[in-house]
Amino acid sequence: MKKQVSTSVIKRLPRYYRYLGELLNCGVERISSKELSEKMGITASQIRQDLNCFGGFGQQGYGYNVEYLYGEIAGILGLNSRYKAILVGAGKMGQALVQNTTFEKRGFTLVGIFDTDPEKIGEEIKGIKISDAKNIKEFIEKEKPTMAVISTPRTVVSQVVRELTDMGIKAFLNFSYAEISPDDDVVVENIHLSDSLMRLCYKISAKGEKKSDNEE
Amino acid sequence: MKKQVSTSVIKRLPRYYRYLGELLNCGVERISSKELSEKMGITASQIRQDLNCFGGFGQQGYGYNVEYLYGEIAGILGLNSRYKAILVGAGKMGQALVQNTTFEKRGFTLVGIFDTDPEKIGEEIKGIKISDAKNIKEFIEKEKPTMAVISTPRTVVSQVVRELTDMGIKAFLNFSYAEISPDDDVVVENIHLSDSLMRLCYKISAKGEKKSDNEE
DNA sequence: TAGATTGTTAATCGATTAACAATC
DNA sequence: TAGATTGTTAATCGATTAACAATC
Repeated sequence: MKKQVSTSVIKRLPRYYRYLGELLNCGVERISSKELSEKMGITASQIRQDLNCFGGFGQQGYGYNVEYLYGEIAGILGLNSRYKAILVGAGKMGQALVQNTTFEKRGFTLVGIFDTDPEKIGEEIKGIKISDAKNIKEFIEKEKPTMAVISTPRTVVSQVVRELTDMGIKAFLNFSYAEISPDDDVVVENIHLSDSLMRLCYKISAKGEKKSDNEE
Repeated sequence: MKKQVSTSVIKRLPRYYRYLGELLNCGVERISSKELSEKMGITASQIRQDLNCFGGFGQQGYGYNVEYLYGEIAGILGLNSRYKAILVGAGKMGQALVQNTTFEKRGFTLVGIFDTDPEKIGEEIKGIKISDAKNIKEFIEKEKPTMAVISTPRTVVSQVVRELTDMGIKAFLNFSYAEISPDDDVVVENIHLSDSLMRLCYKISAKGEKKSDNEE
């Protein structure tokens, strides 16, 4: 069994993927870890270490073939998968998310949207009708989606997640303010908009302080 | 001058803030680092170390007063500030963002929204009219906003950021797929939805592999 | 006072960086 | 072949955890 890849490495993978996609778009054929490191603002050592967690994709004296490496990283990330996903909570945020994000390019297919609001039920988003949340169990049993995007009010998040876990959902993209405490065999990615705003606020405030420190 | 607080610590601050807010809501008056660590799934040591970057907020034998600590962290994060913010790019995502996120609670006030689409200009979001992006310079000179939420198509991001930086914007919340390479005195927080989806995809895929490894 | 729990120093662990032999 | 650059091992750095004296 391969040794576990650290989360630090995994966090960087999508970034590599984005940079390589950009290079590919620009028609760049090959790139050395040194060149890429300068573009990305990290060390060449780190790039080589990171990639070598998954295999040797480069060639001594040449560097890395951009198209090949791009494809390999897509494979590592599993982007060629078609994991079925549902959206739970069709508020403005949830709707915008499924409309804007290219689920298909990131390994997922949106197969269902659920809400409890009678006003919303029946509306169509991206060619998918918003269904009554009452029917979610039946739907999951039939379609067997892997992932659920959680975009409900925070007060119901923990209950919703518990129920969906019981119904067999294995992965959550958490868009709510609330924290998810997942079961052991369930994976979670959090997008806490509030946290990002707070961190940005901190950075601005801290910068201001530093400035006045210097002035003294 | 205080020593620089590490980014690892800063990343955790909003999470502490959320947990303390929750405790406050539940009427909990005091909490020890041990109790909190069990709730959050981290070590008590880490909590004490983190907090002591900013000062001693606890009391031996007692623990931490929830309300007091909550307030102190708000202060550290700068959440009582009223940094002026503008939204650049009023697509579905941008609109949802400013509608759902409580800017006010996170240290910001939304003062302007800009887009280039004539269809959108004049529409009102959260009581703020969408303005023509042509007028953005004039607006910034007058209102002097600190932060800009970037929610434009990725192709124009780098140019938009460069221009806004020249006009005096000091902080960016980047909601686009593109990477921002900020000037030295500019701060950035990225929310890359695609990256989150890719990481989730990786986690699902990797979990599957591990399972089959075990079965062999 | 005795018990509890902090603040803080020291020890450990893991991640990043540097160095270099292997090799294209 | 000579030059370039990888893959990989070793050294460094920083972050996390453990331990404990201080003290409420």
